[in-house]
Amino acid sequence: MRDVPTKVCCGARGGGLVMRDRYCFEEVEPKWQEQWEEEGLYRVGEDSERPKFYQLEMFPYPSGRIHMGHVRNYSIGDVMARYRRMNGWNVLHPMGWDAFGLPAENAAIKHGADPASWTRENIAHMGKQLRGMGYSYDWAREAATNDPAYYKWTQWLFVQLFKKGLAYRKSQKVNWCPSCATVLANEQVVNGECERCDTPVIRRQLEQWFFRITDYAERLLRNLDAMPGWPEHVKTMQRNWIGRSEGMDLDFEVAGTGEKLTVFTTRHDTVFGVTYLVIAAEHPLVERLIAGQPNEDELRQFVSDVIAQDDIARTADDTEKVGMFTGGYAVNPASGEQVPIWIGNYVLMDYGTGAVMGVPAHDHRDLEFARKYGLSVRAVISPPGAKLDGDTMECAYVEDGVQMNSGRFDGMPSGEARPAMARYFESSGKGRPTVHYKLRDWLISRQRFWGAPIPIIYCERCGQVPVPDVDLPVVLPTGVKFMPTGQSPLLGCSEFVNTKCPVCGGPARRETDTIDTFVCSSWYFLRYTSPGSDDCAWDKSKADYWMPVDQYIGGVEHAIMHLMYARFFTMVMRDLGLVGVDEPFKNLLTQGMVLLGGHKMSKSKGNTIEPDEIVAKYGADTARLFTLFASPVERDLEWSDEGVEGCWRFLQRVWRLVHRCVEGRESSRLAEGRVTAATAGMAADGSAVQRVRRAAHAALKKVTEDLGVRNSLNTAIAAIMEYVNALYSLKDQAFAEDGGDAAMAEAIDLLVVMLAPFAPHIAEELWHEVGHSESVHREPWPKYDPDVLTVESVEIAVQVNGKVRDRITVSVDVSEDAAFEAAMASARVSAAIGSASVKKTILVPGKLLNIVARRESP
RNA sequence: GCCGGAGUGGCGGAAUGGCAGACGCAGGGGACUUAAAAUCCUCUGUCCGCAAGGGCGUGCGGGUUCGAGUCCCGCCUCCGGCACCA
Repeated sequence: MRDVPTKVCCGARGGGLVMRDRYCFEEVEPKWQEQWEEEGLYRVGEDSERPKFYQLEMFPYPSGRIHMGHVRNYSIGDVMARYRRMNGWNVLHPMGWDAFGLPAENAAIKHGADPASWTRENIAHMGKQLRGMGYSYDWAREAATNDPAYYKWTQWLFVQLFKKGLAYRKSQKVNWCPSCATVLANEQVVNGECERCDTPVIRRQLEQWFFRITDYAERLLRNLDAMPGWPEHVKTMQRNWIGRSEGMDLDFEVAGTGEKLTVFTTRHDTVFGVTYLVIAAEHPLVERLIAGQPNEDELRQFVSDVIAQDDIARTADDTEKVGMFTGGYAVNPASGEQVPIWIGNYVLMDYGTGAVMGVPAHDHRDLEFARKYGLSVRAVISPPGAKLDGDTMECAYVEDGVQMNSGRFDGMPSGEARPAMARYFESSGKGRPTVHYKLRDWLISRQRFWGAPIPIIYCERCGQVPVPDVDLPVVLPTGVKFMPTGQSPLLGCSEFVNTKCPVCGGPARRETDTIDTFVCSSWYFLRYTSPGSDDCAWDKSKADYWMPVDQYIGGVEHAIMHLMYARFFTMVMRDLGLVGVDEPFKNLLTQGMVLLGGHKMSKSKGNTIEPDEIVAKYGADTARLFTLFASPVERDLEWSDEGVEGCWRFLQRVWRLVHRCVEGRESSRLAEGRVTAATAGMAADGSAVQRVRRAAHAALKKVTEDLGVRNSLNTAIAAIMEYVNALYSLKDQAFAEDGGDAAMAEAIDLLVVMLAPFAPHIAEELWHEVGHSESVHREPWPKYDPDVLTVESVEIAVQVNGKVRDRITVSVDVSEDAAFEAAMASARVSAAIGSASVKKTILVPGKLLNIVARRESP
């Protein structure tokens, strides 16, 4: 049982206009939730008559219970969905479950249960919690990624990628988390640690499945330029992650062997300044270069040290650059000069060509390295009006300048030398312009149980064979032992592994790795458009109707991984002709975190507030209202129990206001009153009726702009609060005037309608109590009446030299001269001017008059 | 180091270059009450002043402007992301 706050709960039920002490959310909220569900208030279908709006929030992992971050995320989305709906859009607002993943498996291991039922129970519980929040989802479209009916299509999509050559297997050094006992994608490694469990990641050479996202690097990057609906910081993060770098591959010849050693550089204009090359310890030439060297053993030791050190130490801030001379030399393709080839720990094999040219005069790192090992330094670009001396320079010169020591390019500005030298290299075949990306292919295979099996069959005769469509889904077997051993648990399940080749019918083995859960979440927004469809992943015509998602909302922690994978997937789907858009999310909003005591709420820190407790004590509307009001949506929100109380008090205040206005006025209010409300604009100047109407339409204008244009929910709520305050102070006076009932009826209607997107339950209850029979959530969003807001006179500030000295009331269209005259009548203004003479005046209509006065110089 | 974002009362936060501090919280005072809670009204940036009134105030220093929290230049601090990427 919940702990119900004091006082008698509710008064009479059934629409009677009985004044109640208190808004009884315990009764009202479930009542309307059931009612809405029953009448299918939030069900949607395609409708060519109305503009569509696809409102989506990132679906949750069913970890067991919803947390405040969910409440905030989904409350923001719900306000937007409701606002759009009331404005006549056909709104798709679905919810589902990102249900594969490690926690289910780990929980199952810990409790000896099975991940499927653990997940099922969590979904059931969290679904109940979300329903209790009153979110306007079309639950008929609910999807869960662990449902065979869903992952059938995840597997099918994998097969499509495989057939296009976008899914492939290769052996590579990959990131391995020893604690999770599985490989990780590059994106899942944060500071050398597993992003999930913070265990230091180790590198293992393994054969794994990859998606060729690098093929889409350029498109993923370019499209960002045409995505004004995304926050700049997210686009920047993606650009950095993609890491496009334009430059040249230059071929050096290994002296005496005729072998090519290619380096990548963005500064080919400094090539005459190369005094050494450095290659990665893993570089294929290492073996040939060091074999037979007098210090071969020492070199081998160094190489294996670097390879071992590499990953963990490399990410440390202050790892020292170390290197060793291989004994080999390379020929500079520009000058023909021979330079030593070194091995260095700071050169990465998996970026560029795994080899770099050392130009210490013009690169900070190279200079540090050269000074450390006594390598020569040669300046080839001089700064304007200065001379560089390679032997003595202490700081690399990295700017543009004029070429020197550069053969026939001497004297050229480096900006001109670059294209000239590029042409030279290209024509001589010693170099070519290239683009390299930091982005790596996406590693999608996992050695864990709780995921969609990769639908591939290995046949000795036919090789890798995709599972035919008719055999999908490849269902996860039950009763598997899945202790994390570092190998897929499915490996031990012979009924699963052993199968027949779909091509030749011969004996074959199934792939036992499962698919990264990020794959499942890369297309769920498409599945929502065709819930439950059995013969396709989604119906193209429906997807084309709904896509793209018009407003996507989620945490910024998904700025790179999820948001880039989903973009990649959508592009691939488009190339396959399965969907008509290139980009899935038109507008993106990244909401801030929920903090308690300055730190992100988290179970491990123990600083959480349970949504259930708040809902039990104050109701869902209060919980929603607080998370929306306490902070602008994009910024972090500091939890405050007092702030929650404030929102609760506000809703009670609304409740009392509406009841007091309705009490005993059955005859004069409602329809009759509303008709005359339209003519109440005639109300006498300064009357309470006029002020009520102004307050109503001013609030409506503000809330409309804040919701429709600015996504500024906290200020919209503030405007409603202000409006309620105004009604409290005006109502008695207004009721005493002619037309007061009508004006107040209109005012209360507008209040309830404006409140509906934020606090849907109390709004619905009040809406019915003031005499409406349809749902307030079917009510069209009202339009404010500009005529009500027009005023004849206005109070403006009078400034003297920028300082406010007085306020005067003038007509709205007052001339500057007339305003000045009125201002001069003020003793305070004339005192402020004193003996100075007025140089000029500036009138900002409706705001202020500034009088510029200067004392004559003596 | 590089790239973002942010610095405003006791606190969360408002302010298309135009009256800084809306709204909420916390706090003071009052009404109602036998009393308390709840509610309603009211005050609340800071300094000087009995008051009227005035001075000072949006991280710091400059600048543009009749007018700057807002625009420009140079810093400081905090938060987030990337970080040997050649």
